[in-house]
Amino acid sequence: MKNNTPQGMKKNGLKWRGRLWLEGEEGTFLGYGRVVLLERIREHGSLARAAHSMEMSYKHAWDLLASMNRQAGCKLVEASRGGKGGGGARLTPAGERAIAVFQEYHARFQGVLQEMTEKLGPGLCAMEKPEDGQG
Amino acid sequence: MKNNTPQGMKKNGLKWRGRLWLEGEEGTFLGYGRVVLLERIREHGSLARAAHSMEMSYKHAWDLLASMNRQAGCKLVEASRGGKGGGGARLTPAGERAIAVFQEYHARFQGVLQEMTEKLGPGLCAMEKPEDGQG
DNA sequence: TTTCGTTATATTTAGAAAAATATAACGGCT
DNA sequence: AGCCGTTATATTTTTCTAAATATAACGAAA
Repeated sequence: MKNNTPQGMKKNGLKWRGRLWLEGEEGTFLGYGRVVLLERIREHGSLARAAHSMEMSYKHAWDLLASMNRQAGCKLVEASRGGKGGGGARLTPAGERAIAVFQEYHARFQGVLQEMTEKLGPGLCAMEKPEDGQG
Repeated sequence: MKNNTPQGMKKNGLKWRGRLWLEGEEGTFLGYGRVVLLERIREHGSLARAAHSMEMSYKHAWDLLASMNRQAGCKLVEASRGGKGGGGARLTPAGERAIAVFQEYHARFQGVLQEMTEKLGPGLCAMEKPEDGQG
């Protein structure tokens, strides 16, 4: 009859969740989805294939990438067109660092959420209406 | 020539931001906007006036409130219709607790984001291209 | 019984966001 | 020169979400 919680979810079924992003001049600079996109570019060597692999339209992916490159001050991805295979895209060292930095902070962030959930008290409805019988 | 940051914003113009919510059975249970809605209900004593005060449609406010009441397992707000003044809405003790709990965790959450921003290293573009002069 | 401002709910409209589509440019190959 | 798959960009279409609108129910009080 311990009172500690198994993992990540209180018995009342409530759980702290959150989203994390790195904010730049024009709003979001790095968020979870953008970092996944960078990873897929590294994996596939092509923006088109990266976008397709995560069921994202090429345009959306391109827009995200342009936003990242603008705000980073340097290119996170270098793209080339034409030539053998039609072209491609690959991460720069800055792009690799972007992934690493985000993942590091994201992990810490998730840890905090986990701790917060473990500290969550009993439901809000507890000790409601002591029923002292006035009427 | 110190290297610490003034407050909340690195010299590179980047800043960690995030959102926090308490997740229940049907998705979001308590988030920032929902808690503001609860506060406005406490302030105005009416769901209609609370919604109007934050430029939210009555329907949206009512939907949010219904979602909260369902997931809490008990009512966070008690509403009455008809009668003097047409009716009204007021927080239950559980509703008061909901506000307090969220604000407590939200404050801690913001603190973590602040710390994370202060720990943010230099921009991703640093030490790029040592320029060893090949051409 | 009518009035009043509210809660409660459904339906319609509008706007924004996402997706789909189209087209041009690129450059090593064949 | 023409082919190819890609990047780059604009335009159109669709979809989803939020807002606006409409209407019924409520119940104390006039």
